[in-house]
Amino acid sequence: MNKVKTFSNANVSLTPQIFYILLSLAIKERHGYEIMKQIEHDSNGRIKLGPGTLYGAVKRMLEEKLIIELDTQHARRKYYKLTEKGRTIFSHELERYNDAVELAKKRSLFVKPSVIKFAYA
Amino acid sequence: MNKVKTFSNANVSLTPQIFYILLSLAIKERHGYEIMKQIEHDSNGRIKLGPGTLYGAVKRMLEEKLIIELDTQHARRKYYKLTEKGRTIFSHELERYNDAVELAKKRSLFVKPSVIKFAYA
DNA sequence: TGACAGTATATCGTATTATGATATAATCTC
DNA sequence: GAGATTATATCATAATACGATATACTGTCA
Repeated sequence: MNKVKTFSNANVSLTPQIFYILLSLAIKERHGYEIMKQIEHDSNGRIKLGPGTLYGAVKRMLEEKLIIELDTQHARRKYYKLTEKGRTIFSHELERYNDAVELAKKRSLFVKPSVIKFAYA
Repeated sequence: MNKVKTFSNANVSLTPQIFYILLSLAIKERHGYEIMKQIEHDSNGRIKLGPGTLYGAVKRMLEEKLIIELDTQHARRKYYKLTEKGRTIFSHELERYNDAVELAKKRSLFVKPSVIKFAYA
């Protein structure tokens, strides 16, 4: 019945996939394939979206007006841009992330990560 | 086919629901209802798990050995405890949260949250 | 020039997860 | 002992993620 569960339900949280799509578009507009690559980079290789996940999510985000499609000359590429609503929701989610980290630190649950990391920087 | 998608696939990330269950058990063992209440507290009211979500998630987490059930005298309550595996996975997810926040700060996307918050502290 | 890797978008079916409704019963408080 | 709260559980459905597959363009380099 409710088609907008993800973005307007009682649970004010996003899936990691949606979060990283918003993050990737927070800097600048991108096309689908570019979003995929950026997410892989931004998540230090943790998140890899296949086309099914990406375009499914993009479709829902368009419906929800979290992003809009830019009308460009490109026939091949479709560029997406964050809306104000999208930016607000991203900001809230980021705050949730930050709150969780702060809480974990307060409870001494946050173990300093190892120096050696993925080669993504 | 693959029954352990959530915790062992290419995408090294957890749903917010699983994350908060792990967080709530990171301090001490708790029973189901207690987990629900703790999550509401820890998430500043953002996440509210109903019984369907909670017990479904708990079942999967038991299967994955992220948590174990304690054998107590309580007939009514079932207590759950984090395993080492569960603690490790939680730690990784926390690092993902932290990395995302740091990245957002570096890109000046992190807006200082308003002082007025929920009455959860 | 033509083969091959990579870029780019899209859809399909299935698996996975979240959720509200519902059920049942114990406990607590007044 | 009535009513609110605590507590666990299952069910059907909705929402989401995912791999597979398809199609076609672009770049390169032999």
